[in-house]
Amino acid sequence: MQLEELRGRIPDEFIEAAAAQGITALTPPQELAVENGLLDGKSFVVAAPTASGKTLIAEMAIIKSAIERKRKAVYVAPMRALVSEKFADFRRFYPSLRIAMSIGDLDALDQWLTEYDIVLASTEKLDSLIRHGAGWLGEAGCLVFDEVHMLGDQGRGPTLEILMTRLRRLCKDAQMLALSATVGNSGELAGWLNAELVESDYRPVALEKGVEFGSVIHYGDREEKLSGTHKLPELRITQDTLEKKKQILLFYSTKRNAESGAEKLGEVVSGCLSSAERKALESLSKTAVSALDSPTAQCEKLGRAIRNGVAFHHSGLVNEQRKLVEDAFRQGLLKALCSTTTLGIGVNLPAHTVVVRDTSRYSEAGGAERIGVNEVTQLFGRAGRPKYDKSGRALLIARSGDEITDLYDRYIAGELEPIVSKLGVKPILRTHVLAFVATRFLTNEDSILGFLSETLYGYQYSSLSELREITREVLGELEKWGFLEKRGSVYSTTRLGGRVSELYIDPLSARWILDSLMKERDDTANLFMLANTVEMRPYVRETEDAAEAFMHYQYMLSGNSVNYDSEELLFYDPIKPLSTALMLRRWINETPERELTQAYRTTPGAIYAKVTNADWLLYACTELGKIARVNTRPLLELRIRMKYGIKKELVDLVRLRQVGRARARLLYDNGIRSVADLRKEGAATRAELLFGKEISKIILEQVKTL
DNA sequence: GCAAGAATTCTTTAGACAGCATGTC
DNA sequence: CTAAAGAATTCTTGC
Repeated sequence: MQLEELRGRIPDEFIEAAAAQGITALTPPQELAVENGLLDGKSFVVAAPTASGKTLIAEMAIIKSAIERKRKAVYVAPMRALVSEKFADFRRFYPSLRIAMSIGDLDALDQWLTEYDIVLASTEKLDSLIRHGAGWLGEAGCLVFDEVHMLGDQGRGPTLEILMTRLRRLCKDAQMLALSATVGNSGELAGWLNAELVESDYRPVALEKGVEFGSVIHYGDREEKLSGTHKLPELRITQDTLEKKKQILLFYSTKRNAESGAEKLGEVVSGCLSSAERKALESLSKTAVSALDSPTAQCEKLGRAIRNGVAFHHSGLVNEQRKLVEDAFRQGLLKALCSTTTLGIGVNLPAHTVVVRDTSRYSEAGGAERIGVNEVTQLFGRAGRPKYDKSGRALLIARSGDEITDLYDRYIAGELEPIVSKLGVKPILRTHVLAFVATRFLTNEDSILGFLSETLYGYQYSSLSELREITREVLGELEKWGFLEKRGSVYSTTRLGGRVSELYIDPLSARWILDSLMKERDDTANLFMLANTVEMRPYVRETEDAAEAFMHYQYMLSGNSVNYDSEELLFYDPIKPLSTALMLRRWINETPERELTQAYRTTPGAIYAKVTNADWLLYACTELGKIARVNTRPLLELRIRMKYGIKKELVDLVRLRQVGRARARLLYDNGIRSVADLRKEGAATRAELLFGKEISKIILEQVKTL
């Protein structure tokens, strides 16, 4: 179907925007959706590969709703990066529409979201908006849920499931689109949502899937001999790909493997670089290394790899490095990229050849586990760059002759797994049950169960008796903890319970924090209070000093409402969160990242993630502290120190704009120890010596008003 | 006596969402 | 409280 054929059935703005993106015709799944009533407001489950044009299906529905029916459209995705990407696209192609993005740290618009035509949000943020009573949601005429195969995710699936179920109730006549990767039971998902199903394997670039063994790729119907002769299979495949003048993306099961892979690949790749590329990579390498004030071993490793035209990509990189690597790969400057699953989810970064090198991964529950067919299929989907490649190549590596057919049968010829609801987990229900009551959406056991029966869980499991059991337990627990009150059979939240729900923290964490606030606390105890929450998991590696420090801080664990010996916390080991607390303590004492990564055998990315989480939790602590009427001043100060990574003595100076960790330290060490000191005679000239004229001006101007 | 390679033991294990009020070097 | 695989260390072999 040609794009022009849609004219008259959809606002012209869409046709023009699509044309501007170079689209002239619809892809098969798009056509299927249109033929089955997408433009008539029907709901859909679209199960198709990443690059099949799912987004455009959503775009049609969103634009139709926002422009033609003048009803708000909402787009929800599980990754912030995905939401930002869509936000930028919509902004660019529909300048006349009022478009808002609402995700965790980048948003100032909550109260005015009602004014917008299109709202893009992350799953948790939209859930949080509901908890804050976002009335505008009821007006939505179109709801899009991207990447709904997340429903099967142990950790974050249930939140999506509850959000979808709740919005279905709230927006009864809204059109609903659920976009998913190809999965084993898309029909069942459609059944649950009472939606039409569009299922397709369509890809704009053909994909060849095979298994490599001994320099031969087995494609099922044919074989390909690799010219590369290197001992390691991934190096042979890389050589072969480079000879074709193409890029390669390799997926590893661990960060360490990805890093050492990048190191090994460097030997092969560096020989194929032009001198211009070498030069560009050299400067990129420098930027990557200097992302932190004190380059860590990891930073240097990344720098070495980049110089060779290779990089690794995982959660241990800081954002700046991640973006740098992604951009350089997209530009074609980096020839090979060794990644963990970071690149498998979220942002699409395709390459001609994709290798899933490891097919097993450690799981806490039972040692090594084989990774799922769905996951491998999704990683495979990254093969083939539209516009650059005629076809893509996706490979597994066999370690023995027997493994060839084993891998082929399982991952290439085998069936995809079904998405199964993971809602029946107590901690998940605890937060959501509290939210139900807090928003007065559901206030008794029966109505809660009625709601739960409408979830995917209810659709997939015939009996709700297990959920009933858990719900009862959870209600009792929340009441015991002082978050809920019961009158007859009707529950209501206490002031505390309401705030906990809004703060979006786990009630278990909230209870622990409240208990801790009642105790005598020094800085370390405060940090332990933060670190000993589910939100701070996974904890950093335990250290010896933590075992020692535990003697002083174990009092924090005693006499609490939460029993830390209970079965739910079976493998609970307080030394781990205490180690995390000690790491944070060193952070707020200006310990350089390099030292922290060594001492805790962790990564810069992980440190920043912990610091950001701690900052967020500190806010929650101060809010809970206000209600519990404890002195929150030490917490407020701690928050400033956490945010900047500074000692107490610099707290006054960072009040100034343009003054952070480094400049505050510079001022302090040069005798300017407070904002007051800046007012003194001669301070201006001294500041100018430390910084440039411009910065000094900005800083000194503030001194008058502070 | 020494180095290359084999065998054995030791070590470690993916990712990323949430509040709130404005601006790091 | 599991298992796989890389890294580190020790042992064996061959000259």
